[in-house]
Amino acid sequence: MTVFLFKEKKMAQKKLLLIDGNSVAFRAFYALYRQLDRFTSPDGLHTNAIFTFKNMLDAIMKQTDPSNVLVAFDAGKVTFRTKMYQDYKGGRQKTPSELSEQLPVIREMLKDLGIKSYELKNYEADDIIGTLSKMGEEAGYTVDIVTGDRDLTQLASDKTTVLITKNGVGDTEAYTPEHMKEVNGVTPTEFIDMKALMGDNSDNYPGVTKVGPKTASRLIQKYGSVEKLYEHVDEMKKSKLKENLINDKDKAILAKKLATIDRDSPVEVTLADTKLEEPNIEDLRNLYERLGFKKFLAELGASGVSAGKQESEKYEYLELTRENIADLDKINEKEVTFYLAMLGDNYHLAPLEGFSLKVSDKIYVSKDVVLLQEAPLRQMLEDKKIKKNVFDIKRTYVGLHRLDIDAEGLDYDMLLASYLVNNENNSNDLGEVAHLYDDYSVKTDLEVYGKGKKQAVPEDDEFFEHLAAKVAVIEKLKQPLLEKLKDHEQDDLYETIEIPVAFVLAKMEITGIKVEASVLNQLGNDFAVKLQELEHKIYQQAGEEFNLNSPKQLGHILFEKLNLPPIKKTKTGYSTSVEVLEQLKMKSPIVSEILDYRQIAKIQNTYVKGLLECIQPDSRIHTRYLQTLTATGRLSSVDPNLQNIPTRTDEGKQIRKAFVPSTKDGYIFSCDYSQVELRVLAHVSGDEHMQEAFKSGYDIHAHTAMKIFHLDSPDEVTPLMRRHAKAVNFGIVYGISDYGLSKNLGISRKQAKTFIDNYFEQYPQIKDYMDKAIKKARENGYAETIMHRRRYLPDIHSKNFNVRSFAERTAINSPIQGSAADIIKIAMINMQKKLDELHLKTKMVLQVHDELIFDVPKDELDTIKKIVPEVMQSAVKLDVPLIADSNWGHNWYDAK
DNA sequence: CCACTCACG
DNA sequence: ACGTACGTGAGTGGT
Repeated sequence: MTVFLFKEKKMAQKKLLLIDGNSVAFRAFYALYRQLDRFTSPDGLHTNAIFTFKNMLDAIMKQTDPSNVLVAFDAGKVTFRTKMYQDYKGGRQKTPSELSEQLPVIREMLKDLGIKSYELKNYEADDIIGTLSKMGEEAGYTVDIVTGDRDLTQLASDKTTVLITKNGVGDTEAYTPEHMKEVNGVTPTEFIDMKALMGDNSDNYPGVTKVGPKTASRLIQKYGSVEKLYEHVDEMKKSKLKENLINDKDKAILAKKLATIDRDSPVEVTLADTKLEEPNIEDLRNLYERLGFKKFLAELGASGVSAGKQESEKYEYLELTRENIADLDKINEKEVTFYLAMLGDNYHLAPLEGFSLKVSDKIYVSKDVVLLQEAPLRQMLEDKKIKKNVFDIKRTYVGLHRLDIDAEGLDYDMLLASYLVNNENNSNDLGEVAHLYDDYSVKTDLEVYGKGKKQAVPEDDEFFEHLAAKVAVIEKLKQPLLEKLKDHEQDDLYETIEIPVAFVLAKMEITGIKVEASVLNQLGNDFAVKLQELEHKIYQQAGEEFNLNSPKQLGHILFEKLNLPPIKKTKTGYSTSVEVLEQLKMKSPIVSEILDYRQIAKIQNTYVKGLLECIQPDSRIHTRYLQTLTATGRLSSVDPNLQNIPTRTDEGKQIRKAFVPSTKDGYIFSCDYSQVELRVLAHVSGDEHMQEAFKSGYDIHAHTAMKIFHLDSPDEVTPLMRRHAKAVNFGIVYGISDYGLSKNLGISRKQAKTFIDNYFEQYPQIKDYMDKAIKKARENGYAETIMHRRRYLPDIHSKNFNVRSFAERTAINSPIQGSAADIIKIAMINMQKKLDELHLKTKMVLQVHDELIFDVPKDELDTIKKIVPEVMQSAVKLDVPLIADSNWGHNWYDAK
């Protein structure tokens, strides 16, 4: 669909987009390398690169909105560079045939899309791009270049931006001359000289021995160019570097030639040739059909531009109204599919707009949700013997509850199933989820309802079609999804954890937690006074008034007006984060006051004001737990987020005083797991030392301190040692690095490294676990929790060190964080069951990752004190004990 | 709509 | 040499 936006939009004046076709195709190929076998056309052609190329192209076109486009390709192996240096790009692996077979098809697709592609004998794509960008600049175009190859950044100028592709399909890093300076310390043209000194491993030509980016950048910054450097090389004082520079002069001179992009290559293309043309819809349709690209075919159909018919599947339906509802017979089927439509994400408040129902092969739709309360429908919804397939059990349950319907037999949840099968895409939209499984017969809500202010229910026909498609697709994809769950050994996770927990969460959300507005208002008044005082003092010291909430303006005051040293920079300017301000505290009293202001302003805006707006007429706040969002299996909480209520500072903690029990003299009771993640680690790693520590009930951080500092008795552990050991333990869970640890503790990297080395020496099986976790993720393509929750990690194969390292740390962390999430979910299910069994009035009201919070009537406190820790501790059986600590009080603040 | 900052586990 | 801790949501300013 994006493709057609080009012509609908008024075209930008004179914007030239140049794409390095081989480079982008290469990235596209490897982005879906894992899916190579899944992406084949009916006639056996691999299509992963073509498919991703189109997606990347759409993203780039949307981002750059060009009037002219050219995609440049390499013409072959022999170029003027190989004549100059025969090993140029030597030793490179041959392009895999699975990719090369796709290149002609990409060019065919470009042609059909109305985009010019071009190659030139003896020249590389780089040179075509260099030449065209020069032509473009001279003709007054702004130029965007897209490539994965950093060589091209030498073309950046005030008119040309070089976009380097990153991991995500549409993600790029924009190289302007300024950005170039930040990254390499040199200008784009100087970058050629830098490369002359460094050489290029991937293109297989050497530079000067022992000179890498750091040295090269320093030298070029000092001398300006290779030539100037050699003019002054004799003046350098004696060093190995000087020797190398002199010895390798020839190499440097040659490397400069190889690195320089030819901006005057004999291209036969004119700028007029690059003008974006109308796509050829029929050819595109044929191509997509040949390749089996349902997604893009659907876009052609949906665009309305199409002259062809391309019927997307339609589902027949009957409209139910108050007039014909009586004709509906009693529903006796064992299984039906149901969808409740509302306009908006927040199902506690969003207007209910309609529903659809599939009974056997008939689909019913309606805009009149009140009909659900009528006999045959209500009966069906409240009959637990009639199993309902839905998309999002929790939403459906809460929505029906608002209609005073107690839904029973909600049995299959397409959203939950799809989330467990693969949570890489965490969309909560039925249409988007269906598209993941190649079903394009249902649109997304965004397409049908629009977004923002213009969001609305469309005309009846379109709305009903949408509703009908939804139930049809829920049913259609049920078996495939259930089979996938079985294949993944996730049926247990799905049936015994996620489905039951959906109901537990629904009930918690419906209950909500009581919040005293008067407490928040009082706090708000106090904070307002403090803020005003601080504001006044800060303006006085700054000598002017400014917007304290603007990092930009604050940066100007601190680092330009008051000349404090700018410790850290961000993409857009000076960093003014806590980390930076803490270091500046000593230099000027204004800094401490800014920190105080920030802290209080945050509490005031986010918590006092934010929470007040969320209190409903029943004096309660009803958050929503997102059950299908996180990559690890944790919940998240929105509207409002009740999982990040302040606890670390005293001012912040005051907020908790507003969270109160709903009964007179009742209690807020809180019970949290002690060190779950470390206990999970002790369990999955099988490390005897750590297991022993937990079994003996030692203070784990003190124990770690003894180990890493080689102490004999706990008495020798100082508070500082314990603090350090605690940070090491956290670091282990996150997939530690010496840099991260040193930053966290404010110690040297070397010292951090010693801690880590000692740790691994003392807990060898932990080290072993980490290595194995990475290895397993590489082999399987995913990491897994104790309950078989998966997280796919395609980046684990990345050639990019950073990207790969991140995936490796994730492979270590996800099973730990995810297993802890599994455990508390089990505890929640058991807890709700226990509360029901004992007919208690106590309600479970909040979950904060390792903590459960209850609203307890006075006379149930003793029971709760006993059963909650019992249930939590026995949720699963690990090789180490699970411990949960309880606290209670007459508000959340006092439950500490 | 993104970047920054900061609240939580 | 690489440039880093893991997982979230919300308010604000500025384009």
